[in-house]
Amino acid sequence: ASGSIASGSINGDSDGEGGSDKEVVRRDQNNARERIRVRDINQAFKELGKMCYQVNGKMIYELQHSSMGGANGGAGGDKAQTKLGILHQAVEVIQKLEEQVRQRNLNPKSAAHLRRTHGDD
Amino acid sequence: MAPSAEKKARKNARRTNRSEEDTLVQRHCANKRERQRTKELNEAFTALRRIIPSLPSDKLSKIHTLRIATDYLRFLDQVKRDECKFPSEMVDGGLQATFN
DNA sequence: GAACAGATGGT
DNA sequence: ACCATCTGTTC
Repeated sequence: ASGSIASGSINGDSDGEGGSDKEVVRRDQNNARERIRVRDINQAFKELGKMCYQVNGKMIYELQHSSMGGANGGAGGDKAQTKLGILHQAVEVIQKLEEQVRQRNLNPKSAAHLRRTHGDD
Repeated sequence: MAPSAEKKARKNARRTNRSEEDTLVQRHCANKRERQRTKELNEAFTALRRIIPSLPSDKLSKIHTLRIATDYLRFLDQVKRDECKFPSEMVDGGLQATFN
């Protein structure tokens, strides 16, 4: 007992346009997916930007001067981060952190906060 | 002779054409810029892909690149913190290896 | 103009 | 599923 309900005009394209319902539905689905995909990417950007900001702040605190490397030279570094900016910042911060860590385990007994007072180099 | 009528007609026609073609040029121009912008963004993505740990065979998508970069950043931050606590020798030559 | 998001077509 | 492009919107 399952006859298709009176579908006189909802299935066949009554419109003379190029949008024959099925295609419209498919496009809507595609658009929905794309929006979700973009949302995920934006979320990932937001997280990465947060981390960069965090780590970058620590590095400044440890270095005792707010020169900011070269990314941005503003003490009040509160700007909405652009996607491009986040990517550049990420590269910069990761490279700096790697270098820091390497030099720390390279020396047998190096403290984190020892500046070069005496010259053994 | 009354050239004013002819001139007006031509002017109007050209002005209309201008406006139409002008906005067209503006769009082409805007598209070109957007395209350039996208290119720069992709270059930045490529730069990030190069420094994050992954097998060269893997062609990371944008979203993967972002997630992995974030995780790797967390990892490095954690390692730094741990090392501060243990002045002992943690001979980790392979940073990225440990992350994987 | 730069940064962004939506729609859309292309692998 | 991922991406590039065109386009209008916002700042």
